[in-house]
Amino acid sequence: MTDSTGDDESPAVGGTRPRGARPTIYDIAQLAGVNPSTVSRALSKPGRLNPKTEQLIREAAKALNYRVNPMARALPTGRTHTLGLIVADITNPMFFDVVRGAERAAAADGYTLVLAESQESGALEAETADRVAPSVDGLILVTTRLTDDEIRALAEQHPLVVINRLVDDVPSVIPEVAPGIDAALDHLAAVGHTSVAFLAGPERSWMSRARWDEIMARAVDRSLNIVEIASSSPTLDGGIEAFNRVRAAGVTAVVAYNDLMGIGLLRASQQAGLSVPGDLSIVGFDDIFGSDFTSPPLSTIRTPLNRLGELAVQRLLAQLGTAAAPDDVGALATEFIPRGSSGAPRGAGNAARA
Amino acid sequence: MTDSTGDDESPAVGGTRPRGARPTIYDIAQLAGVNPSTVSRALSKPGRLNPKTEQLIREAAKALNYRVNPMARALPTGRTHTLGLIVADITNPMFFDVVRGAERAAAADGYTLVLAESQESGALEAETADRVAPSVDGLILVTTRLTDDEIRALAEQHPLVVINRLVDDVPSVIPEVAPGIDAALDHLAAVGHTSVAFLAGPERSWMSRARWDEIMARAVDRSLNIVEIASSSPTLDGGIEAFNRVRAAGVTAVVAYNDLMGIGLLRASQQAGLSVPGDLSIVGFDDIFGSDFTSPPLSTIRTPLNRLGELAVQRLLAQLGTAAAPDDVGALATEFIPRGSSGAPRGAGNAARA
DNA sequence: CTGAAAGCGCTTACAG
DNA sequence: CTGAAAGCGCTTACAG
Repeated sequence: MTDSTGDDESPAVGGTRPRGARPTIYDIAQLAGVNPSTVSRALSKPGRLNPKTEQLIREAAKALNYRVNPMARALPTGRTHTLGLIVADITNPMFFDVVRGAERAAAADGYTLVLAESQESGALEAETADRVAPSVDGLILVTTRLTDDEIRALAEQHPLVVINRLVDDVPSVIPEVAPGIDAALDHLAAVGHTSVAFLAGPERSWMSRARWDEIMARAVDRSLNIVEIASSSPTLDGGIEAFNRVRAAGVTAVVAYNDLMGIGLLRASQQAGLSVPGDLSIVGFDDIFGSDFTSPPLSTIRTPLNRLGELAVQRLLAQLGTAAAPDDVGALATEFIPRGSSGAPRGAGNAARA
Repeated sequence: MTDSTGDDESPAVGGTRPRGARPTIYDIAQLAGVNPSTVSRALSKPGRLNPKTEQLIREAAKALNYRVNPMARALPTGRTHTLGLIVADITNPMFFDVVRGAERAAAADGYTLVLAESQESGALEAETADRVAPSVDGLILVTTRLTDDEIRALAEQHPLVVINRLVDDVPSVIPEVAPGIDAALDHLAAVGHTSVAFLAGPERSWMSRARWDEIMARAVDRSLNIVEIASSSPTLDGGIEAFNRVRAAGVTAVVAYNDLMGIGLLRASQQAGLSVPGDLSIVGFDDIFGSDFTSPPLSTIRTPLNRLGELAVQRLLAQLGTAAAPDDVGALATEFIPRGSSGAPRGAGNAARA
């Protein structure tokens, strides 16, 4: 709230430097009366110098308001302290929570995130990765459209971690789907459902398959009838369009591949005059932002998306030798979040609610 | 889908280079039989050389699978082809749409986005900006907590654009609030409301003030009673907590500072047994992801968040002399999106719906 | 513990 | 149009 014409407050501390030029280690060296290489040592590896010299240099650096030039540092070291996050479709809400976790984990170790979108094309994604790779220390693939082989090829060239997909010989971070699915099926069985559908994601999606495999196995354990229903796309519209097939299947409960599809199905069901959960129970997957905005709010199997991003960064940093390997025992478990969209089917003997 | 042990497919094209080392312009120079400086010219400013030489060099570069080293290029030029996006709170859903627009606009000009969060603290934000600035060509402040003076000081040091806030002498990108507000008030007046509240955002928020000023002026034009109601925070909870104050005001319609607050208010209203829009019409602001997930879906005044991000990047690029100044006539108009949460008040003579 | 020198991979005046 | 040289701001063996 001071006067807005405070131009005379500009940092003229250095004195010797031409206006506008940022101070370098040479300026510090001159001011501190040491060799530039000594300045470099003091600043880049503290504790290796005579404490007095180091102190002197720190003070000179502070007086000049010095900041290291990251590009200049990167050139001889090859390290940019930057991580590339590559996402197929920046529109995917799942991606937002991953970014949050990743950004914070990166910042915690002095790293910064570079964001790139590949616009849903595998070819473009490879190109994007090639473009970004030279300026970052490592890559994280969030919702990749690449084939396993392409991913492996990329991983041979650069430090890399994949999120939400398992690829042989490539470090990856995936959630444990079992706990959340277990709890969700327990809940559905407990309130009286006997016949459940899985509304699948894209045919070639690794994660959709992983979820289906687990759901099928666990449903069988509980003597629930289970059926997989194909969808047109893993979006709101995909959920809406699947409504007829879901009805035709005659199930009383659906687990959707993701929340967006769950919400679409919820909307279509209500539009058709069905009561949710009375006529149809709906459970989503992931617990994305907004999944509890619906009425009734969407029950969902939460994926620890933040943690996924966080862990991916930590694994990458460990690969780079920058940080210790993270220790993540059981930290990636999914969790069932019961909300209003799932409950007892109409006319079930047991009207209990989880 | 080939054999996963395809190790002999590794790019051994160069031949002379040590394994793992990336080719440089010196390798190209040698292969093409020219001086490295000529290679540099051919690659960095096409069209300035003898077409034959240039062609020769391009082929050599391609044969070696050469990619320029961005850090090495940045050192002499001072240009990183990178833009820093600084956001106070990465959790703010408004930010996501802005990022989308920004990322695409940046990519269109060969720029890449660096993401940094300042964790909602003004002090940390200044520090974050200082940390990021040296490695980017310019800065975009998305949801800044800095004071006008701090922003001006930053803008003197670095190319910078602020989004959603007007600061003297600093380039900024803000939406036109009038069109959307006009249409929303037209709608409310048309269906029979006579008394409306604005549920305000943070006291010191520039944008909340801008919206309120406009709403007040336009309400008066229409002889609508208008009142501003303070809130605790611009979030879902802030909307929920404001419910009692809204009821006490005796209004039949509310325009919320943002969608999150609108959704919170909607939830609290329904919880209290009110019918929306019968007992209370609610209009949000921004049209964030998920604002149409509610039942009824939230009417809202859409802010062109994508365009905001896109334009901010274009303005910044223009400032850097990289791109022509964008031409954005009327492109940032807000727009009223009527959905289910607003309509005729119970017992109003006119039950029309916009 | 610290200095002097070479080098990271580019770009860009300066000559010719 | 192209070569030869210097320089961008650091880091890091190599000596001492």
